Amino acid sequence: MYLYNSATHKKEEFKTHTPGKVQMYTCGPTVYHFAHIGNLRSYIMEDVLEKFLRFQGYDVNRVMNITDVGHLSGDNDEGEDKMLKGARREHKTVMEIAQFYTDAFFADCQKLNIKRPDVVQPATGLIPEFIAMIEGLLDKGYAYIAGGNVYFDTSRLERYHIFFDHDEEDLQVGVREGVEEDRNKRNKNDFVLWFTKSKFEDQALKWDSPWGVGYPGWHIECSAISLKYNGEYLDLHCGGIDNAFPHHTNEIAQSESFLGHPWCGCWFHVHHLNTSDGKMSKSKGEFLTVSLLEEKGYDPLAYRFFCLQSHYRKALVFSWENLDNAQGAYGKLIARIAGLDPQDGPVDPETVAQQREKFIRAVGGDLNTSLGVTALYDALKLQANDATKLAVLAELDRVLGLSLREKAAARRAEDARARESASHTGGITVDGEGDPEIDALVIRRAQAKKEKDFALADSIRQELNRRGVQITDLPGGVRWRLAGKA
RNA sequence: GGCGACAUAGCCAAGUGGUAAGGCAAGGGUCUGCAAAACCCUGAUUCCCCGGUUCAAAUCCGGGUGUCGCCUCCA
Repeated sequence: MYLYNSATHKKEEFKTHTPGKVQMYTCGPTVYHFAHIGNLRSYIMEDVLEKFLRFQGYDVNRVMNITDVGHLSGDNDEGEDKMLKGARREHKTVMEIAQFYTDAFFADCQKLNIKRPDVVQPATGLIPEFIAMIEGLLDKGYAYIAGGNVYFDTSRLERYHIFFDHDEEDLQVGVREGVEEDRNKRNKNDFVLWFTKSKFEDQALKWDSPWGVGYPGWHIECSAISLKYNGEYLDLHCGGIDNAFPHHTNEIAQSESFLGHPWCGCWFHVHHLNTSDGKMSKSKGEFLTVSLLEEKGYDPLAYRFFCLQSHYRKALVFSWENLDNAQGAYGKLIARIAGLDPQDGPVDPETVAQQREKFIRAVGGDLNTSLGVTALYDALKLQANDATKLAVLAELDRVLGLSLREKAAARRAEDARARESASHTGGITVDGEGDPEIDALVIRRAQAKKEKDFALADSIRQELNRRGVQITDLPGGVRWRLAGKA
């Protein structure tokens, strides 16, 4: 497949160090709060990428870190530690917070059909490895000690900036208010590998090290975790675009200096989900979580569908209206699939293979998920029997992860249930949301209709509409839903 | 101030030199007492702007403009 590689600024044919095997690393969440759906966009796109690689026959080893140690503020930031802030806010210990939000993160992932990586490693579990790597960097002269902290010396590198070609002079230090320059640094870009002199008065987690009691810098965890589980050669490193600098840039500096050879072949950066007034964040505007989506009656997979229709390298604007569109389209798609008859066989394996190849070509162009979704509609229009269409859809859904088969089966079962109960209640089934008063009104209207008293029937419907109830006449029954719900 | 990405109908978008896919929304129609649902039909003489190359450009080149992002932790 072809992928845009942020390190070379070009679309390139994706190659692995060991043929057939992909070593993949993903920057995981910082577990001090719930993930918002913008965070989750990255994980959705990375999930599709992973599944697509497996679909093509690659053996993928995917590794993810969990940032659960409080070194999240910048090297020269006086801000409060995020983990500690979270703990204070909720009157819990830092480790309780980390565990709670790690679980919450994976629960969200599950709802979005995001597969759990093969290896998930919390940063606090690998302190000895971080220390060993820092020692290696000191031995090789890539690091120095100043003011109690260990720093990486970027002046030792031939090329430091990888993703953005900055000139050293043009970088602005302390652009934002309240950020002060760290006087211990020899060069503007140097960054901390190990802190013993915490900027935070009350750092909760500390470990002993050759340089004194302290805690690791933010960037070292990803380098060390990847080295341990992916080996010396990484094929694919994923993350949000805002991590390209300085985090990924610093990872490259550390890893390649430590290893003495090129490290990662391809960098995959997902762009942001924005709101109409800019970048989505936890502190600004509505805090959009998966749970909030569910509360408002949205299927989390409708959000996945929304993301898939766009491209990972394009800023996507979130609005409720856009999500409504996606949810509508997703529901229609499911309904069409539910209308297919699984007994209408046999499956034509040649058609399935053809569609599979077509799909690989389409999505293989820089993870073109939009074309991947189009392939679903093409499958529905195929000149083939229903069993074959269903087989094609199931195949494509292995990559897209939209639970097409399960959703369609549920839809079919629901329809069958409605038909079944209709035969027991004199022809009128009410498929509603459990409000007996509204059920009664719905039945009265249906009876009025039977008796051709349309005036009464319409007046009852107007009353129901006034209460926000939408009704749909089905063969043998009536379905009602509160407006705004699927 | 520097750097990066992006710019195609109301929205999400495909397209990598040969005369603008697909989806959602909208409008029209069929069908139902009327609705809804379902099904059918309709949409950019034009791809941010201005130049250039070419028989031919949304696609290539040059120059602008706009939006978002990064330079500080953030997916």
